Amino acid sequence: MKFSVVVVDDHVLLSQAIVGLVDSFDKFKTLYFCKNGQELVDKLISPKNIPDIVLMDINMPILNGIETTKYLKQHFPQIHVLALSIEENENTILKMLRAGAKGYLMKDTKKEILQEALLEIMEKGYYHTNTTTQILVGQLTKKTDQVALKEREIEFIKQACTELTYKEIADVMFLSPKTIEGYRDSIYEKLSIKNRIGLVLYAIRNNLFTP
Amino acid sequence: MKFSVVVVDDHVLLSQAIVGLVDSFDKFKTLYFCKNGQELVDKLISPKNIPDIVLMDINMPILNGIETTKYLKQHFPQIHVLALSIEENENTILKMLRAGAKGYLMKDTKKEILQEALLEIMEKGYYHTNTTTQILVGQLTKKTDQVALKEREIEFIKQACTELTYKEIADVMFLSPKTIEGYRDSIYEKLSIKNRIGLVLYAIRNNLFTP
DNA sequence: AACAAAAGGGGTAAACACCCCCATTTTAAT
DNA sequence: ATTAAAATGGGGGTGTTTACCCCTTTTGTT
Repeated sequence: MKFSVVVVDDHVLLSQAIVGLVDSFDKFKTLYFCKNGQELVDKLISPKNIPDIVLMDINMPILNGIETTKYLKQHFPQIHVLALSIEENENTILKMLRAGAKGYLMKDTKKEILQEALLEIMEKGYYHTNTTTQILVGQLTKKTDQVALKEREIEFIKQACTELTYKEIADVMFLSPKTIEGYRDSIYEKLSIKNRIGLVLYAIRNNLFTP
Repeated sequence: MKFSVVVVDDHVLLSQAIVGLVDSFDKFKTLYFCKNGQELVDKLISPKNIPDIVLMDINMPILNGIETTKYLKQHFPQIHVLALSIEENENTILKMLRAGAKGYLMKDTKKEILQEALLEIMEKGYYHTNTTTQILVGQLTKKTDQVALKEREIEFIKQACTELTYKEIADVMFLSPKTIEGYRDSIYEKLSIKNRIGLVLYAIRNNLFTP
């Protein structure tokens, strides 16, 4: 009996190609593939559609990889999620692992590694490359001042990634310009940045804003 | 006799998967794959490594898809380049086509389309989806004020995508602050932007700067 | 010599960054 | 239940940086 795999990725060509790869492995076969997390969630209603492993992209429209993984962890904890993403920063990888992914494969993975990862996940329940481990360790040694941005601040940051002035941002957020400046000042402090350019770069690097 | 294909992409897993797909097509077989343009250029020194078609990613380290395509157009005009990229903006697609690519496949391509594209390129010499055509047409109707940025201005824009002040940028570029402001003013005019945030966004969207 | 870029400059008002402080509301601890 | 402590929204003032004018000198090309 082969283990069943589902591929969830909005890059159809990549999905289909991965399906081909997986099917070439001895112990694995693909059930189907989805273009986003919502499609997967819909599919899972039928018990025959429940796989052993989900190969999950992170950046997807509608329902992204992180949210989808959280959902699976809650409703289908028996499904192993292996994150498989093209190019992500460390923060995103961490979010994915925190959401419950059992492993993370980066873009420069070889197909042999993919097979190895699938096997190890079925045997041991997890798979971590040296790189992933290094990132995790690096994150631990790094200051744990997990910058906690509030909802309102995040909304402000998004607005700050435009050509609007702070006064205009205050208008669209129905707040006093002074409050906006207050947000800005405390955010600058938290993120150790000096000006709005730094803020924009932070927002982009942390997926608060996509240019 | 099958047509030969080479895959050039820094995403090894994707490359290997594409190789699998291509080999499953009747009329095509892959010769090898490369992780960047430089690798390809090196390979092509040997005549037996010259393929009929190159499936080329755009964003790659060392030698990117656009530069590589330009090189091929000059030195190996008989090789057909089919751009195959994950997610790009219209501008990049255009640059790729201008560099000499015979077609462009987007991320949501199905494998049947890939085969169709390969066939059509060998038969007609080009392949263009409706989407690509639409972009081209849209670009034509759009104002042709192709913003011509000078070398020095581009260098300045890159520096402007940091937390440096203009004075500091002037220092690192060995220019007077006033000259820098002059650059800025003329760029703002050309790009119809109002402040440095707009400049940063432009730079990112046009790959002058990668956050 | 003629002309066009490129580089540099002065001045001004708006926007921004960075201080200080205060009132109310929420949350947490006693 | 009471109180302390955050969190939230707002304000005053100041110096710096930006944005946007209009203008001069230097440099390079033909």
